[in-house]
Amino acid sequence: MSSRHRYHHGDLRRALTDAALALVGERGPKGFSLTEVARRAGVSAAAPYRHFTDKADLLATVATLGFRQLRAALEAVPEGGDERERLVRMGRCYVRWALDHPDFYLVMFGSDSKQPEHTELVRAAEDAFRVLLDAISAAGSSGVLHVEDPHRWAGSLWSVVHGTATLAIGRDLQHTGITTPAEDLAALTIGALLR
Amino acid sequence: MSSRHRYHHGDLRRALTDAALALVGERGPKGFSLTEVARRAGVSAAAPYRHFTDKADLLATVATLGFRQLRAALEAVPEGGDERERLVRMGRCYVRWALDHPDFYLVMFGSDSKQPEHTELVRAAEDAFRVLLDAISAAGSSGVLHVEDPHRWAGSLWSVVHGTATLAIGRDLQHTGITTPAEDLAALTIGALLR
DNA sequence: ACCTGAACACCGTTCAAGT
DNA sequence: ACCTGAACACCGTTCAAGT
Repeated sequence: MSSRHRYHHGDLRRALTDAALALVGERGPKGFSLTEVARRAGVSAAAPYRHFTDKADLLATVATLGFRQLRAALEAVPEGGDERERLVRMGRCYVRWALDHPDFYLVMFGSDSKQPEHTELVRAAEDAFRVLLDAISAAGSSGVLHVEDPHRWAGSLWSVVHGTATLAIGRDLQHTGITTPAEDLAALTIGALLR
Repeated sequence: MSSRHRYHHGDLRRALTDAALALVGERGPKGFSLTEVARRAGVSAAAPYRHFTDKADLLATVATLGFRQLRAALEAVPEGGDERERLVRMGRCYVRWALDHPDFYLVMFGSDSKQPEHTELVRAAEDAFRVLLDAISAAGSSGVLHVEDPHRWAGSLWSVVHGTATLAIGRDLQHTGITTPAEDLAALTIGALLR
């Protein structure tokens, strides 16, 4: 309570990322301030610079955690049934995750994050992407889908779910009179795409 | 050159939006500062508040102009041939426009703009959306495409082009090894979708 | 090695005061 | 009616100085 306790954090880096995660959830990528993160961790505004090169670096770390969470969610999509149906379920899962963590999602794809080609971030994003890629390859080799270029298919599906998610988060779908829930819209689009 | 000329703008509002347009093009939605816009227009930092309620209000004005430009580009897509082919061409046009004006595009869909439910912005966005909607309806009534809910189809196509465009702008496609140019990817996706 | 305190340059926004 | 100047609260970042 009093400031006579000098903060001797065992792991300030961890405390800062935790605070950053919470702050992003509360105020979004907008209104996110490094100073506020430091304040919440109980340290001076200069302290974070001992652990992160930059505000962008801290945001990139947050984004990395986001991609890992998203990957875990996608991996948890049950197998079984038609491989095409699984792709539809994965699309639903992707959009649902994005809408459940809108600010998180915006940080992950915000231009703030990937300035310094943050290695871990790129890897985490690739890992999440690979889940989608594998599901497509599975559909291809099971013969239920004609796949010559998995990457191209993955690009198509990713565009669909990312586009649907971001338009939904920005309320653009509603503004233009699209009443279909985002998750259903993505599922319908993917279904048509794989037909 | 000297500051003894007191600026007696006939249309400061216009000068500010012009400066804002240029600044967005130079520095992107990031690094965009109201103070800098005022500086470029040759007025004090407080002057813009006589013409815009907010920084967000000025950005919303910029976004509005963007949607009008995009709409014009989409309307210029030639008719003729299969109506499905026209939808593919419109998709190409959309993605090309976005990649030609990436910062502009990010402002249009950035969360900064649509805080105050800016009326003109919403209308401009709707107008652009309607071009897509009309093209879909045309394909429906010509019988080349089975359309029961044009809005749902429009939502699908919009998700595809918006998703492709934003992933391309953020370099996410390249980072994940998708070598197909964004414009081609969108065209292929839409083609598969309408088949 | 890690953190503080003070400093710097920069914002967005408000408001009295000028013309 | 429109703009300036000064002010306020807030940033991100740097750096000498403390422990």
